[in-house]
Amino acid sequence: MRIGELSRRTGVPTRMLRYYEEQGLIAPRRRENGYREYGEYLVDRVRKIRELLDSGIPTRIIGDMLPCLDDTSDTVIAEPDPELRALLVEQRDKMSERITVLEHNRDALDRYIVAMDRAERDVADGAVSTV
Amino acid sequence: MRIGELSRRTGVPTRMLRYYEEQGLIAPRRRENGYREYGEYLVDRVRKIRELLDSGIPTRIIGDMLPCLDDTSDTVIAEPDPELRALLVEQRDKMSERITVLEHNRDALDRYIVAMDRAERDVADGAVSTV
DNA sequence: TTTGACATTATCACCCATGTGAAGGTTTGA
DNA sequence: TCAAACCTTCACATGGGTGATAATGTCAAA
Repeated sequence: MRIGELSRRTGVPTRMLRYYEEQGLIAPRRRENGYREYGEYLVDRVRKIRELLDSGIPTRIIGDMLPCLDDTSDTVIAEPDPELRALLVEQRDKMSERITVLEHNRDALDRYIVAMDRAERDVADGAVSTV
Repeated sequence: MRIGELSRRTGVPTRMLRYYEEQGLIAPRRRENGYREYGEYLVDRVRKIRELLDSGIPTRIIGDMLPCLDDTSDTVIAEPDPELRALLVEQRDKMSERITVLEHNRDALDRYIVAMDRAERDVADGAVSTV
């Protein structure tokens, strides 16, 4: 498919799709006329890229990780690369840390919201105002 | 305490501490000589700022959220602000989404790492090489 | 009490990452 | 033929820092 269709199907502006290509995250083939030709699988790939960027993973890392993020559990690896392994372990652990921090703070936010609602309800019930 | 000590105790360069002040995240008082004077509680606060920034939360949002992130469960709110509530709910939900994405991808990474190790072990066991 | 090392101050400018806007040119397809 | 889709390229925006300079403050040893 061409860039416009991919853009429509992923919700990602064409401008950004070209940018991701520049960053080495996707590598569409070219038609004779110079137009980019995107394979079907790139729809999911682009969505995954957006998710990861939204979660704060930089493009450089995404580029290294993408080939390892297929959801199949029966991945077969021909030549295990120790350097790649180290990078993946590092990223996995960083992700775990982020998850911990986010959970912690989300829960704190949630408690605060509940407290706000409690206060609101108390006001509505005619409790003595603390303003 | 002065900026150098806070820097030592948090591991955050003085340059950054001044930057966070500029961004409105911390507001140390000043001594007569112009030096910044940091209260003890800012040690935790600066650590929390670092955590949140590392997790991809922008300073603007951190500034709004910080007062709501105390870990005490018995927070009392005098005048519940609906706008603030909306912002907090939005951020809480964004955090939940991020957590989901990060968990998903961390698990995928983890599976890949396990697969690599399995491949490595097979090689060591003298399995037929696929190189 | 002065000297010298070290901490702090402010300010200006610069870097990288992630986008975004706009100009100017080519290709497609009704 | 003409609009819409595509192409490249250059430039700008924002966020989060970082480096360098020059001036002042502190403190201890000579």
